[in-house]
Amino acid sequence: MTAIVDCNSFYCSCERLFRPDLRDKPVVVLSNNDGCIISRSDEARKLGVEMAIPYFQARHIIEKNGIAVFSSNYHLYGDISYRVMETLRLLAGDRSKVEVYSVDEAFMDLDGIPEAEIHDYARHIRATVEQWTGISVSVGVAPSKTLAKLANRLAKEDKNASGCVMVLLTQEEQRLAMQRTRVDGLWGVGRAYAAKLVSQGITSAWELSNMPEEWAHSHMGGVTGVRLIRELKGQPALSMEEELTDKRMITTTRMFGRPVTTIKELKEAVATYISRAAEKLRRQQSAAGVVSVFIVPKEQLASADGQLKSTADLLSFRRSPSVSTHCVLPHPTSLTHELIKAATGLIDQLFENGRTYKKAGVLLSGLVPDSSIQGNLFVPKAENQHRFLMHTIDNINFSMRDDSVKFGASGLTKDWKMRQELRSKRHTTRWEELKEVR
DNA sequence: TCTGGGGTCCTAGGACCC
DNA sequence: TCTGGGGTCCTAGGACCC
Repeated sequence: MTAIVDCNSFYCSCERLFRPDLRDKPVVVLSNNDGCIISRSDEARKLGVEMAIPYFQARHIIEKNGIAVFSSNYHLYGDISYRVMETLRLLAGDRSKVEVYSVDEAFMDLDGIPEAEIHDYARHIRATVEQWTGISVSVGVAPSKTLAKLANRLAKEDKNASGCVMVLLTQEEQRLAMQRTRVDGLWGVGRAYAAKLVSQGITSAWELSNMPEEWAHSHMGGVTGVRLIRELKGQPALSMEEELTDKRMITTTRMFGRPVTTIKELKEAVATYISRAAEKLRRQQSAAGVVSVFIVPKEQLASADGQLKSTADLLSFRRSPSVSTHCVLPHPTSLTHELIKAATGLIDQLFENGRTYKKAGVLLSGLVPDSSIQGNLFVPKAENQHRFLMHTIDNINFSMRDDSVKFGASGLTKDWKMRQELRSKRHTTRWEELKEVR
């Protein structure tokens, strides 16, 4: 059997840890740039705050009800996440039995635990995590990952009845659970597939589980669809991923805090993002062979000929057209200044004078282990000095304050930086922001 | 006025090879 | 009339996840 342990309203729960006055009060957390609502407490949900909608659209409900609002504080969430995951590893007794799936959830391999004890074990996990970290979690258990996710979802839907734990041991329990779940609530079924399924008369997870594999192969993304059907039948088709593997691409993208019109600012932004991406690159000891950048022009309500855009165009803002290009480096590198040079060169190609931009991003790909170029006899000595410099900068930025040391190309004022007006303190990772108790 | 960010996997199709 | 077959590698794009 497999369990999924998922933190309840994770970001809100983290904020509440240091604000006990907000227990049982409505809370929401905003995305970067204070753009969207990305976490909400049960109390906020009951007041009608929807998930993933723009802040300004929910603002009237938030202000009317005095809902507490926070900008996202990833230093804090990352640290609390680590504590939750370490607790799970201790409970499992074997680190390889825990697969960290995202910042707020992990799969656990329960093989070896007698079925009669699984309910108690799941409740024990929940109680221990809450006691040790202060974070409330839900636990779903089933024969496959997809069914475990489904169980977890049902446990969350009615926390009073379930006690935040649901176990689907028998086929009968699994059938009932699938009959209660609509296809759009399944793990692996997004908007596009859900619409397709419903148009063919398949509305519940149970109905989907009874479709032939060949049908899934031709209509739901090939092997992906076949695996989904098998998982619903309780045949594990997705294995536990034990080791943390290196990323295959690294991206950094941000909305600007205000529209940007000059190439100078655009280059500063891209240099800043590349610096961040290069840090991530060096952390996993990789070097990048390809640098891509993209910039997103602010869409105009009227096109150049003065004609108003159609409603469909306006609604598709999420996929606002971006302009992108890439270049292959002469040799893979993890050195920030080389990456900055490549990326700002690409901006020269993309920038159009007179246009306004709202977002930019960089992507490092063609990643190879940095060791493959380390100690290369044919690279000049200066290269090794650069490597040492990077290492030193990373150490300073890690132990001191972010961006204590940075490249001049990143700019000094950064007027374009995102807004984060409501961020809480980094209570657990910065000495100067430690919580004081008198 | 104001709509996040960072990933993954899979497939189709083109280039190229013998 | 009739224009191979099989393999690899790469990229773009679509779908999904939290």
